[in-house]
Amino acid sequence: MSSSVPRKRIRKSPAQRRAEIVESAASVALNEGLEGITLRRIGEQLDVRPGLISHYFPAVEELVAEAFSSAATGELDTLLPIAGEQDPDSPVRRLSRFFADATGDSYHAVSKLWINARHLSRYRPVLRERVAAQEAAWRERLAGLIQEGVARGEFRTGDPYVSAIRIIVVIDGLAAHANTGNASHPPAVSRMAITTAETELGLREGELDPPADD
Amino acid sequence: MSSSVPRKRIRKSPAQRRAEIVESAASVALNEGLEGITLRRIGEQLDVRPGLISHYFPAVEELVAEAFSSAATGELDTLLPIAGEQDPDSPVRRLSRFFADATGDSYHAVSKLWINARHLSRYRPVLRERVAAQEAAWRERLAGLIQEGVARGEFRTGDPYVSAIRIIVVIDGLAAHANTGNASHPPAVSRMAITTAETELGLREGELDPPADD
DNA sequence: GATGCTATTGAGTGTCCGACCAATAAGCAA
DNA sequence: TTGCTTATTGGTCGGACACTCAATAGCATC
Repeated sequence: MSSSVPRKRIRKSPAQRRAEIVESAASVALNEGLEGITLRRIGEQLDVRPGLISHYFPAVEELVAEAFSSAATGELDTLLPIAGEQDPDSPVRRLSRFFADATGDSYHAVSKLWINARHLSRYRPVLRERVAAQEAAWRERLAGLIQEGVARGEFRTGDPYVSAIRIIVVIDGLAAHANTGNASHPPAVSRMAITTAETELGLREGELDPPADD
Repeated sequence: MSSSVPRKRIRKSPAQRRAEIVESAASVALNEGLEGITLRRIGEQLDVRPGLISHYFPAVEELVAEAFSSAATGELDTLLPIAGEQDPDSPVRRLSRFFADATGDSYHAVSKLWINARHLSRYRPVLRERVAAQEAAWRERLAGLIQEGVARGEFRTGDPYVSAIRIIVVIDGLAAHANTGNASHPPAVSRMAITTAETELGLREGELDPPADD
């Protein structure tokens, strides 16, 4: 007779509840994978009945897509923030910071998420569109940074857009092993993204390396 | 009362039946994805009860791993066959053929399979090991080809192994979009694998392009 | 303090999955 | 032909899943 008492209900505004649900789903997506997003799982995490999740997302696929978008957008804004008007950092510095962050631990989770989403896209059209949109967003953001660098005379490239895609291809290729893990590539390989960027943008070797603290 | 008649049983040798099962699973993996490998699905395809699949593979995960290995090995032997003693083709030609084939349609299915397997590896240790083994096999095979090319004076590279990995990284990066599909990259991007190989191996530009039939 | 809207619950439906196991029959060997 | 080994069946079990919907109860408004 433990819990024959009816649960206490907490009633929230649709907007707030919906945001909660997406946030919860995004965290599950990052930590356990997109297929971990189930009505039960999210309901449990928010201490709410599964039916409520269905109420906000009549089809789970929508929630999955939304969760991915949320997580991916968050990471993009962290790694490649839009340059503020008074952003003191030069494109070179921002790009260098990007590569430094892109080896961190939270980035590893995001790599897994991308692999996850790209695979699941095979069966889920709604997710597929969101993935395509995110890919475009990353390309645009990086291309924009490159363009700015070109304008300031820091970078030299024939086509900023092509350079952006080339760099992203290498990043994706390196990230492919995020789940198999044992990679431990030689530096000549793990530095490949930076090397590609330096070559692509006409920079000196090592110019994009993280600042050594000596 | 359609099928109250007991099924006719066809009794095969364990080795033969097992091979059948793996082959069937590999085909399902290529066409529908690794999660399409279920006891019921394979049983149906072989016109056999699901329990029989369980008999040969007490844990489905083993079958999934085996199916992936089988499909991946098959593709590797097709794309990068081991050089026969009297194989007339030079390393340059074999590599060129590889890149030509690696844009075909069946290759697309294999790309999807790799994405599939790399993601599923996240949850399935047995599969993860097989994926790692296959990755190693591809690296070795390509490195071997490069080494032979170096020995014959066709290629120039500091480290054949590193060159092999670098090329594979680009291939993986390009293949990442196999499911999102809409890619339609500019040639400067879609040719990136070939360009990388040419740069990496000290070849002239275009030397690895497929022979034009003019 | 009463009323009404609606966010939330509870309970149920149907599907698909892997795993398990005793009973059965195919086909080889004697 | 008879027997025996064992490949194969048929049925069952428990669990997880998405989705549906009438009933319920927060809570803002009056």
